[in-house]
Amino acid sequence: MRAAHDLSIRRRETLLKGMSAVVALSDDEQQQIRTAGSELREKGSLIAEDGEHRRSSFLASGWALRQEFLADGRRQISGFLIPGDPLAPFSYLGEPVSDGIVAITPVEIVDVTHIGGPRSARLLDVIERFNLTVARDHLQFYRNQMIRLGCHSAVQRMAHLLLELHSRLMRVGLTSDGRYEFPLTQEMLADALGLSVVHVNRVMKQLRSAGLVQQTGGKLQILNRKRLEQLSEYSE
Amino acid sequence: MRAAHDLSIRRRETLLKGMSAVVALSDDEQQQIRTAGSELREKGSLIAEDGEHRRSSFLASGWALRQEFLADGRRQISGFLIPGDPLAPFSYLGEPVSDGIVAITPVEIVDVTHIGGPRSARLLDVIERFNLTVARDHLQFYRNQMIRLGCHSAVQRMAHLLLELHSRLMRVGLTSDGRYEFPLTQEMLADALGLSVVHVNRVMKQLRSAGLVQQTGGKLQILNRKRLEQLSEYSE
DNA sequence: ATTCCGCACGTACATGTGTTAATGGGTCGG
DNA sequence: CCGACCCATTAACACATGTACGTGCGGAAT
Repeated sequence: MRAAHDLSIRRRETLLKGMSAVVALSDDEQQQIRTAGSELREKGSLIAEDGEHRRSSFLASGWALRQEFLADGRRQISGFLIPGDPLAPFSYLGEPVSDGIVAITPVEIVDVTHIGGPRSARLLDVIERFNLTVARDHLQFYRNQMIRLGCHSAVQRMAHLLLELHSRLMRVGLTSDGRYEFPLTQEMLADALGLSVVHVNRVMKQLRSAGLVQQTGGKLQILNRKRLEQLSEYSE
Repeated sequence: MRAAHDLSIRRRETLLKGMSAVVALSDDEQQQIRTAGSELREKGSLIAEDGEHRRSSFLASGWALRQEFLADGRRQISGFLIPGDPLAPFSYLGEPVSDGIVAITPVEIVDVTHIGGPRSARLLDVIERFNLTVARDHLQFYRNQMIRLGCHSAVQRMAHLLLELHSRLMRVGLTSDGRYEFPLTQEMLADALGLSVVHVNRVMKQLRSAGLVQQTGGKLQILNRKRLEQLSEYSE
């Protein structure tokens, strides 16, 4: 019990860290987010459906993905969600959740609309500002993704994605020395990068045997960031 | 002289049609847009640079494209602008023009900030609402584009793009019976769809000889919309 | 007219990536 | 301890697409 509670606290701190990196939060507001209601969902569950309005829901822990299915059964993964990410960054635009969001790992979702108290309005305003900034990042991501899919080779796409995940995770303090939790299967990578599973495997093997990355025990480590960046023409 | 003036009037009507399809405009506001200052730029000129703020500039006539260059000289065209489109749809987001915008044909740019008069504020508000809606469309476009690039074959991508251009042009009254002005070179198509020029040529040939489209005198005509839609899994 | 140049169009060949199928290593529940 | 399942891995083959050329048409400049 006690251990579980500690864990929940720590997750909340990750979320706070993610938000603080973008907007200034008063002690008051931080406290409100710490005590906001949350929801645990197991790996594989559908967190939000296409069209749902979740303007103040955030991923506090775990990973998720955004996916869309085509008529022939293929899917495009349009992005991955990591702790600190809002479920619907474009909400202020009147845009609901755009694609289905699915938990990759067990996740904790914090929904700030459950907050009561006098200062809610102002907090919601801060959240709106946070979403706005994240939305801008997302636009950037979309463009990156278009360039990845349009101009890059398989190796470049993979390298680019691995680097991008690293910087995003670093911002919320979930990396240590180029190393981070990596719950993505090769099938997910394939659907995100527009490749076949087999080819993802080839590419990862290539990156590993070139000494650029290492994968052990559900973690991924970037061994040679410079060469990875050159390879992928990564810019940020 | 007289002919040139008439032409300019007609262009303005196209812009108005595009905006009216999205937000309601009072007679007053329409008149203001009719009399707003404009700027003519020749084919090939750089209209706006990455980072510029053009929150109230619109394309009144002609086509343009958004492009981004990679280190190795390749470029990704992230979208095409047609009459009625704002240069910076994400401006209310604080986001400037995201990539370089280049004129494909001679273009006329209307900038509504040049408007004087008492009702400017309200008009700018309407414009903001217009941009917001267009931004939502753009998000949709980005997702479409990601799916195109990630999951679709060359033929599908091409079919999808041709159909999308048709519906957008139809909304501003620039089509007649499946036929529309088509100023894109195969090189532009290639850079937009992530293909090589040669392959674009192959694909267009394929579409033509299958009797799906026809290309004559700078115009493109969709001959068999149904089969094109099936082919591309077009949905909208 | 002549030259030039952009662009559509074609051919031959190379290769990246997809497809299919089979194998083996983990982990979980019985 | 066993089987069931998910996932990574590999091999063999097919094919879509890229690369490197070249041709020819048509418009614009001179």
